[in-house]
Amino acid sequence: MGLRERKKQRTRDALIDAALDLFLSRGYEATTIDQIAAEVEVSPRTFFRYFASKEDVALSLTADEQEMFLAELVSRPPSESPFTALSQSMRAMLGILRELDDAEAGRIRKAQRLVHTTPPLLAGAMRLIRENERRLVAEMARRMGTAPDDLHSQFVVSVFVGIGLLCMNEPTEDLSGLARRYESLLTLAERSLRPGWDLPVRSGAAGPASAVS
Amino acid sequence: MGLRERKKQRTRDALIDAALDLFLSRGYEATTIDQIAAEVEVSPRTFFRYFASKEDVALSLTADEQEMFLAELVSRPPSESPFTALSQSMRAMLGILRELDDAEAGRIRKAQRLVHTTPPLLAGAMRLIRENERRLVAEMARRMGTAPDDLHSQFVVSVFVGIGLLCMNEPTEDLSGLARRYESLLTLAERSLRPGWDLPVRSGAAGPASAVS
DNA sequence: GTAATTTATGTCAGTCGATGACAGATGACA
DNA sequence: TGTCATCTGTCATCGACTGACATAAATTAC
Repeated sequence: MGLRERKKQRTRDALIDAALDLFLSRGYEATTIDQIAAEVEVSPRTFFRYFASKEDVALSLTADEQEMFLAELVSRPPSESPFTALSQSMRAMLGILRELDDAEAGRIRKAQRLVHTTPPLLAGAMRLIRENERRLVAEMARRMGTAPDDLHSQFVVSVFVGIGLLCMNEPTEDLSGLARRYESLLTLAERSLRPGWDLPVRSGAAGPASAVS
Repeated sequence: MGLRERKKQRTRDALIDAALDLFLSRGYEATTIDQIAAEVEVSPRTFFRYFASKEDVALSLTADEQEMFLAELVSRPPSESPFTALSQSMRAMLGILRELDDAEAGRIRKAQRLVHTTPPLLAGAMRLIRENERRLVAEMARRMGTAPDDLHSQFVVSVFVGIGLLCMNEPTEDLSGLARRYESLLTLAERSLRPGWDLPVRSGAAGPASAVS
């Protein structure tokens, strides 16, 4: 890796760290791009060459987590049912987060605390999740052997994403609390859904009775 | 109703109409507040006395629809199960939308076309829905006789909201297409969920087998 | 090692969304 | 009619964000 690339990485990390610290101490809205840039000793213009917006820098770590989740998902064995693959990917990602070095773990925790306590960032995080939903559906459709616009795969992802969003409702600072909340919701989902609900439909096997009326 | 109040209502409507037309013809980002204000012959400052932001005016009709949905929900008979009350409220709201006078219906359709074709507005609409989710949960918890932070009521709302968001995935311009998509998803949900899944839990009645692993 | 090329950064100017403060206009009401 | 509350326009300002251009630094070619 060349010098140029290393330098860029250092600047990027410094910008994220400075932004997180300033956001947490002075507040997200009260912090200006100029202050962040000054802290890292770059011009404000340079900030926007690394991040598309003020929100972007705050959510960069959240976006990283989502990429990790996606990576886990595509590597799940095909033997797992669609919903199981999703929930196992989440467990795997939480496991990875637990085993980070202290520096990185600290940054992740800072970012999580910031996002959870800042309404516009919470909304932004949910927007990120929604944007990734399209990719999740594509992967699920591939697994289930259906078209990406098939309602079934979309529904499976929707239920899972709904659970993920519910995890973010209560501001749970620490990772284990988050994992516990997640498991509670999975248990609830198990009790609510029919066995095999997420398996590709075998034609002619309609449910016995209406569940919602 | 006094003259003053009527004038305000007219200005507000004019701002919405001008904004929708400009957004649709020139594009959302390309349209400035100044252009909207000039069209209605008010000062740009006055625009912000009626709407908190540029996004706000574009989503005002969407917000109105959500209020209608909420109003329907609180008036559903307690005999309906939680999820049934939610889906019937949606049907009722779609019914109301179908019976509007042409002027109002045209505006609604304009707003829907605009939101569906403008990514940041689509994100904003989903943010609105998420913000209202809190109120939905409160109402569901009231129905189910549980605390508002009970996971069960949150899960029921989450499944329903997930379906609502899926309805917005494909840009369905006309109302009947939207209704059809909605019914398809409801049918899918019926097939996927256990009968009585949304009823308040009667203790000691755990599900027979795991549904997701 | 130097020259040529690519790429990152700083500076400058500018647009646009959004807000506070103040003054004037206009409807409400006694 | 006159007082009062409220709505509106004007002005000034901030901060996020962008395009254009020049400079400096790293990479590559010779």
